[in-house]
Amino acid sequence: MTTRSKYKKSEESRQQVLDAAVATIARKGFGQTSVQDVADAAKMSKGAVHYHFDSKDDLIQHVLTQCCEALSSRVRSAWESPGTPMERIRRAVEEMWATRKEAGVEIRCISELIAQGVHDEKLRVPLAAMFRSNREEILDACVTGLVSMGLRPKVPAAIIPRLLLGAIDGLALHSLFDPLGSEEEADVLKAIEVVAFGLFEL
Amino acid sequence: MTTRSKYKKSEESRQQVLDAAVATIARKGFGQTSVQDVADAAKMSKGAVHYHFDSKDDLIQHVLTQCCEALSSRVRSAWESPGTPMERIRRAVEEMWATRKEAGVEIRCISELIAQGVHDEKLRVPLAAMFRSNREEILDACVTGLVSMGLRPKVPAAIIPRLLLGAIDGLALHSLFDPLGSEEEADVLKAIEVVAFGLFEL
Amino acid sequence: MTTRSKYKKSEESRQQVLDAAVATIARKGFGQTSVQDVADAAKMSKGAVHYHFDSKDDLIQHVLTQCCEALSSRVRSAWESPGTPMERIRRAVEEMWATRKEAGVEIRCISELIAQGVHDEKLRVPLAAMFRSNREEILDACVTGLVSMGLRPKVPAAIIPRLLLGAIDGLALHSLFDPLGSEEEADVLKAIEVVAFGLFEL
Amino acid sequence: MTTRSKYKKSEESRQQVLDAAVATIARKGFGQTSVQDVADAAKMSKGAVHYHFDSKDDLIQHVLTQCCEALSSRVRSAWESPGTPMERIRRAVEEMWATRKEAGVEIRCISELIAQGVHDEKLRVPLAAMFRSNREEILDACVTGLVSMGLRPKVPAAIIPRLLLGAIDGLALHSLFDPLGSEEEADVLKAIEVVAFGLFEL
DNA sequence: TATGAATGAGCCTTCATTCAT
DNA sequence: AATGAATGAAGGCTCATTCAT
Repeated sequence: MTTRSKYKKSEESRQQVLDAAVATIARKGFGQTSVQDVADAAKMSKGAVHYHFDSKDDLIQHVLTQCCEALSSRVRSAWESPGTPMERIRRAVEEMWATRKEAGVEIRCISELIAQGVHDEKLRVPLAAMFRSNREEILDACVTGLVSMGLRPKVPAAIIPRLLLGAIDGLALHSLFDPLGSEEEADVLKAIEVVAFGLFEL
Repeated sequence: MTTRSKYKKSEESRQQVLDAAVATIARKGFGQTSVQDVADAAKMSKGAVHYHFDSKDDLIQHVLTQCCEALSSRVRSAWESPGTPMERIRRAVEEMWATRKEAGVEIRCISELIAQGVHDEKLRVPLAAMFRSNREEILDACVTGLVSMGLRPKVPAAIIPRLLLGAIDGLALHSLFDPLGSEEEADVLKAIEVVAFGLFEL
Repeated sequence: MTTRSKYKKSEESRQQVLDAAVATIARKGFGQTSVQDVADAAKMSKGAVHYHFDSKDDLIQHVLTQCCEALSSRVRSAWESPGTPMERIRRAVEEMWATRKEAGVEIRCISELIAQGVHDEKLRVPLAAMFRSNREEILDACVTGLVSMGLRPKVPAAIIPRLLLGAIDGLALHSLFDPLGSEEEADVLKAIEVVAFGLFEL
Repeated sequence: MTTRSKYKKSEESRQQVLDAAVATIARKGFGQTSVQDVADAAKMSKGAVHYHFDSKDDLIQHVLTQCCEALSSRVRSAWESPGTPMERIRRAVEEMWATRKEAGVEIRCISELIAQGVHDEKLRVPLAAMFRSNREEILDACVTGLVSMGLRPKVPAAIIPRLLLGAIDGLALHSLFDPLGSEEEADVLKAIEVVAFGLFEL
């Protein structure tokens, strides 16, 4: 118990650093975030950051993992709620879109790391894994769900998740530069659904 | 004459630096590109780079402008070729997709700078302009083209270009992490067209 | 009893730290040895090292003292064995050479600290004491021994121990960079003796 | 000429850094010498040091080379002066001893690097080379010189240079901790010669 | 007695920028 | 118009040391 509480304290600090890193990267961008910035945000010394993480790289890796996990779990809970395949897809799409529109620290942080991931294999691997897992969840729902309900896709099934997720991320990306009005946001969501169901023969 | 040739020479050098910067950023990534790297690629001294551009920021801004212009003009020429609105949209979509799949230095460079643009207003401006101009060209074609041909969009017309361009960029982004097979690429292109025409009542 | 055992325990721990420091410095070199390294080798926490020693400097000083003592006592026991002065000198020389060739942790540790001692008075003191005591033991044997036996030194008696010990240490130092073959080692030992007796008129 | 003068300037600065490094290491010791210290001693910025040398390691390597060269050339000029083998050996020994007793920056700097060299292969190699070359010069003089004059060594010829150089370095090392009086210094030099010639049958 | 957490100074290095030439 | 030299700020990291427990 004594031991536990000690470790607990450390674990808390570590998490504090992690959260500070996520927030700072989201706010200033990856390239503009130094260990000092993270330490400041965590109200700790630079040394403390290195006490909890072997290196900046190590910290970033953990940041990425945490963010991916936060996002994945949001989508997963949408999938796991009961309902027809169609309902579940709609919910998942809504959830993803909401995640992007809310623009919480995790998604903004991941955006930064995606840009890094292009040149850094360490980051590319978990990102690719997250992308793939997201796609596969949709694919499962489409193939074992919609298709078995008699809906025939107009394009190879494997393409559908790419299209859906790509569209969502692309729209979110563009909206960073040309923000959508609040009406448009609703329109976009509806449009995504039109697109999604337009991919199947009725 | 002397003056002329000197200016000419300088202009050439300046362009040389610009091209070197584009190539280097595309190859190594923005965060990994130093002024020295650019100078090396341009076969000049670091001092020369600062002679032609006030600062690294200044250089980057010109780099971005050049890349945006190069891309925009590619799309524009697709629009400007003669044909029915439908043909022109198809051509423009194909051209954009081709641009992304070819992954020339300009598009790769822009990808790098988009991440920077999120946090740097100076860069956000030309990017936003490029996005908007691309969208407006599609919008024109849709509104003055397809719609006047009797095709009715299922979603507000203004959303359509966002969807199309977003999907293309999103797909390209994802494919950086999970490359598409060559067959899939063709499928994707077809799928985008299915999506595009699925947005209209037939 | 409790107190006793505790103190006992503490004394043991302290010694454990000391031994760990000696071993680590011998293995990695002084400059590459951190308090953490010592703590690891002693299977203790970094804090524990600072509990037993005021500072790293303090620890190092004790390390040096321990090593000097270990070496001095080895030489002393060679002196103290019975025999003619000549036998005793030969034994002492053999013992010193053996010490260097065995390259135990103490001698290696001392080698590391000698370099430090040049710039750190705290360390210079015990080193100088060790050197002097070694020399004086030889001097005693020479003056009260050999000389009283009728052997006349060709050089001032005070120089002889310096020469002998200097040669031994210098040979050992050089052999760190250009190791001696096993035959050569024996040759060297014999040569030292030739030198030693060459210093006296027969 | 213009170009030359430019390069000349840089070359001077580089040498200034090198000399500053030698002096600083000699004064404070290797472990206590930071790049900042060197920069200060050279009256330059830390950045300038890195402009002239790739890294601290690189600088140290050049420092070592410079010091070895300075020392070697002193000994070499002693060898190369005309005279009988015996005279040349005596002169070389005197020169080496003088070098150590003067304790110029080069020899003190090398002493520091020797201690480092034990654990750092990069340094060990040139040091070993210097040791070996010094020994071989003596060996040549002994074998092709003294021996051919009819003097027979009492010990294997290969051992003689080790003994001589070892004795000199060992004596110098010990005298760092227990300085010799000025009379003793002369005695020591004479004693070394006694030793040297005591190794041969007369 | 001993530990784990945290600090802060100092280190090596990189890099945009300036400037004399 | 262009270069090479030099600067100085900032960055990541190491490490001896302190302290509450």
